[in-house]
Amino acid sequence: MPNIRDIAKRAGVSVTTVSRVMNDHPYVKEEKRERVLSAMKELKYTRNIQAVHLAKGYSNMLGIVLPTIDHSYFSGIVTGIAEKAQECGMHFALFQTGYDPLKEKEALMSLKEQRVDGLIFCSNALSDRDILKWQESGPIIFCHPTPHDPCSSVSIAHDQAFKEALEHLAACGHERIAIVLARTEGENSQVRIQTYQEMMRSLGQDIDDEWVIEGKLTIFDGKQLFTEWKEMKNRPTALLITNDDVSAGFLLEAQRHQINVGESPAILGFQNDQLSEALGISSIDIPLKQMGQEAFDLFKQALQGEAPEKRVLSYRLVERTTTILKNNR
Amino acid sequence: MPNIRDIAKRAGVSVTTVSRVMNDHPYVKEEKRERVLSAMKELKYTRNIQAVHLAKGYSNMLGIVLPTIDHSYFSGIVTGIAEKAQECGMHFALFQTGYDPLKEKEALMSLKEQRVDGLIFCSNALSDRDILKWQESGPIIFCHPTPHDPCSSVSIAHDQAFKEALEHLAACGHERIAIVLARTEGENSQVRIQTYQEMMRSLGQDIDDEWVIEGKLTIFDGKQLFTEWKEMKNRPTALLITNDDVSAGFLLEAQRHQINVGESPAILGFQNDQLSEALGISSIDIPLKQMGQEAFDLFKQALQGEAPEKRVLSYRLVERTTTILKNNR
DNA sequence: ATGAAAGCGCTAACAT
DNA sequence: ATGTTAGCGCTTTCAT
Repeated sequence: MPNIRDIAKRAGVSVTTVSRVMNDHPYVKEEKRERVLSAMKELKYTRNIQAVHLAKGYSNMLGIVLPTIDHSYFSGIVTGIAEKAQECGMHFALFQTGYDPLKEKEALMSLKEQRVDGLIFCSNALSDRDILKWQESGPIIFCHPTPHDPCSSVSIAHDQAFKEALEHLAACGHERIAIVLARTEGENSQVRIQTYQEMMRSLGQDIDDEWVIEGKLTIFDGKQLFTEWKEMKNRPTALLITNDDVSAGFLLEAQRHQINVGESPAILGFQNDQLSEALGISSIDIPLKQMGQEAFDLFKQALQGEAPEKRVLSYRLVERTTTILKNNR
Repeated sequence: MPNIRDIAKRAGVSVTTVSRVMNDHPYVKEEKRERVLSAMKELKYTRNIQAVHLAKGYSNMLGIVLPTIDHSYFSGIVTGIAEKAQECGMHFALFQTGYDPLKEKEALMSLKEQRVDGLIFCSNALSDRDILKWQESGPIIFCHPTPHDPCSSVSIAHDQAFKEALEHLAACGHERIAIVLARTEGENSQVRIQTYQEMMRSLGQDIDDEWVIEGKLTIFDGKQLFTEWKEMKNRPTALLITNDDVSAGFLLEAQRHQINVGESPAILGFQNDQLSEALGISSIDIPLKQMGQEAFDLFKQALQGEAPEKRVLSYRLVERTTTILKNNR
């Protein structure tokens, strides 16, 4: 592989001039520029991007941290990030953690080593605060609400959405409501559980321990959830499920058992992807792609030294067939 | 950020010694090693990975080329690759092309620029041959059969699987069979169409132009496919669908129209993911994760200078409810 | 065992 | 406008 010196020699100019040509600097005489360009063509020259990065002090590479790419929630966010990144000619690497804090630490190490210029966390097992300690090495963006920390984040108003979801189920006449959480929530799940408890109190409904269900993420988990639901002694009449792959699994398994979902059990999901639409699942729509795009925006802003910013995106309740309003409003 | 020279100074040794400590070289006196290590700790030193890469001449980074990550087929492969990559401490970047040859070229450029050490193509719009011209810059692995080129690839025996799928539909008593292809196939789709034509000939069945359908990839496409199917004048009684998201969309839309899928129409999918299982779709199982793993294997092999290798993985037909055998075998 | 010094390939400040 | 040169931070050869 020829390097910049070979080109300079061949074109009869200095390396600086070659560098100038490559970086579109002004002050290069047309004639020399041409000589350089044809030398590059003749030798099939390509710059060594690593050398560029070392000299410039950045990597032009973004790290995306997520538990797994094999789930539509995360691939939805990544799609949004990727779109924007591509526009700026920025590349990105994926760090799959499987919710393992050690893997998250490795991603943070990659930031410190300058393998990446910044990180977007789509989900984290480590606490936000622990992660933010690494900010001095580069921008860090979260994809969940971060009310208590000075940092950039983008998300929907999870608590509010969660509350509205519960209210919807209540408006459908349900009092015995269960909630199903993924492991994604981390710090937020406490808030959710609290919101849930308050709502149930206001409905005058005691909560059965079985009604707070955690660790459900996939279609398979959803199928299993249905089975668990069927076997509960104190069966809830409605389930608020924070991920639609799980809702889908639940619904499909119910259908297989000839059980009609809508009146009871009712289910209300979160995410609203193609699948929920195809299955007619009532769901809180989360604009994942937009989240990704704005996360990237925030990242770029941070790179340019702007102050942290928190963006809250709007969500909306999409009523379909798995919840049925009472008293036709 | 302190650099290796700062550490050397602080520890009272040469940079070489520091480098030796970092790279676990022998021939470093225990005492000096300790001094170096504690100097690193005190200054919170981290190596600059870009400098390491420039000096060593590689990037420790793999590029994965795919149309979109937001589809279970591709995220399945990536999951397999990622698993193996993580084991070797190798990182990876995603190149999303949207089937755009120009984007593929950019990925190839990244290989030449040494941003990545190699590329795994999960799908390509450019011809295999065009892509392989870039091999001198680093290993390139394909995830589809490449019988005619000297290169590494891993895949199932697509043609054979396709043929077996058609035979299965024939064994179910179907003669009016349509095929539905994604855009993924590229060069392979010609072969498939040929296989299809032969099979239909042997069934003594003329092919309607409407029976070869291309460009279907998502659940939404599948729903649309159902609508198109319903409106055909010369309606096929079975559809061979090369992607299960499409099958799922078709099935769900059929159910919404109270149409029972199984006898007629029958559908047979490819991929067999959680969704096809949950919906009871008959499908040719493709071991995506394994494909990813082996693709990475081949990549590592190639890095080590081994000769190209083609691996063919086994598939299997999973019969569920959307195809029903005649004459109970 | 240890260190000096010459790379790796590029950028950019400075001089002209 | 163009060139000289000193970096960027690390590895590695060669000498001691």
